Amino acid sequence: MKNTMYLQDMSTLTQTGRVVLGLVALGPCTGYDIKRISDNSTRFFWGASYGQIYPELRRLEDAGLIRSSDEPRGHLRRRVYRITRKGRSAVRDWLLDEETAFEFRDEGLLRLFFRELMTPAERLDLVRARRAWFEHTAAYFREIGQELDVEGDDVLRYGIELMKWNAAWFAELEERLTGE
Amino acid sequence: MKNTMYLQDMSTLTQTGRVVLGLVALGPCTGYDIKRISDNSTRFFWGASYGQIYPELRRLEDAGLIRSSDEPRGHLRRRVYRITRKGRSAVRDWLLDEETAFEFRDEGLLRLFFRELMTPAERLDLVRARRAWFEHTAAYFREIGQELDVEGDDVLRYGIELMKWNAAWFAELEERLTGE
DNA sequence: TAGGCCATGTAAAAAGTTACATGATTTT
DNA sequence: AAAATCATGTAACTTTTTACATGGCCTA
Repeated sequence: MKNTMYLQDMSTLTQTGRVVLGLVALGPCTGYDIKRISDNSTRFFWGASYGQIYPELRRLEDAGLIRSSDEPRGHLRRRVYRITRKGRSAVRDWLLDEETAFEFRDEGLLRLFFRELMTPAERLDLVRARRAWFEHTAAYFREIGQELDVEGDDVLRYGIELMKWNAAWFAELEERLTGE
Repeated sequence: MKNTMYLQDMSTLTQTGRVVLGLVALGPCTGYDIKRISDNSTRFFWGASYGQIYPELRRLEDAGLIRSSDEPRGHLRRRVYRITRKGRSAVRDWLLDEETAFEFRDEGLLRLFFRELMTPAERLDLVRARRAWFEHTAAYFREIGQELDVEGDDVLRYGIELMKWNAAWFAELEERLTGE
């Protein structure tokens, strides 16, 4: 009863459906490609696992948003997906939609919220650890950019700068904690 | 077979378990209190719904980390939870743990990632909309701080400043897009 | 010939949301 | 008297992860 909803309203994409359809819209690809590409790009703000990707590809094909063809490499079976006209229209509908999900979960921040359960020394350790982690992650993102040769990319730049901002914020908190 | 793991290893808390146990550690409270408190504090970086809270409270009590007592108000049944010695120790183990989850999902960023599927004008609209949203959210967080009278709180300040940083980042991108 | 990557998929579990049912108390 | 809030809970569902099974291709 609920399962048919997806087919009835083609423009309603699930969250995973958006990433998958978007990636197929960027160019023909296999389920494996989607995993690989998302793992070193959208993963940081929108991940996808095999358990979602393959079933989602079938759903999108059933809904007529993508089309698949068998394109084996030797005896290695391989199913390449391409976006359809309907699919392209659905991606655009989504891209121009107003509603925008934003959620984040930061266990470090949660720990900071519970800071009264820690001693001042422990609190300082936490703040230092978070700072170090954000610095490390900023460096890691920079490396990814160099490896993939997408250093000028706005989205990657966002990631790097966000990590740097966080590192600076925790550095400032560290100073306030040690200064008092 | 897997269900007993929770009981065997008491220091292993689920993600929801951490929020719930932490909130009980801050002071005795009911399931309803936990929902209310988390809804206007941790919600932004770690939410919890009734469907998680009540079962989690039972699990935590079974594991001996919290203890409950019936404290009705008139004829309104009411179950107040308090942290135990074991629970306090488990919270501290978690607070001092190295591993820290950090994940965020930003659909606006995902759309930006797929920017080549949009026209320049649409791209600009997206960037402007994101900027406005972050500005709006920063203002909303400030209001919360005023209402709850926790304006100096580091965690809230983090939220406000993060939203402001995002607004500024998108404002800068907007300038680059209009300038070229 | 071993290890790593390409490739497809599923089963089971875990995590989380939504919507409802129920009823008391407090505030307007 | 109505509306809001306090309070507990569950059932059904959706979403997501994890772990596994299977097997071909490529290269050192």
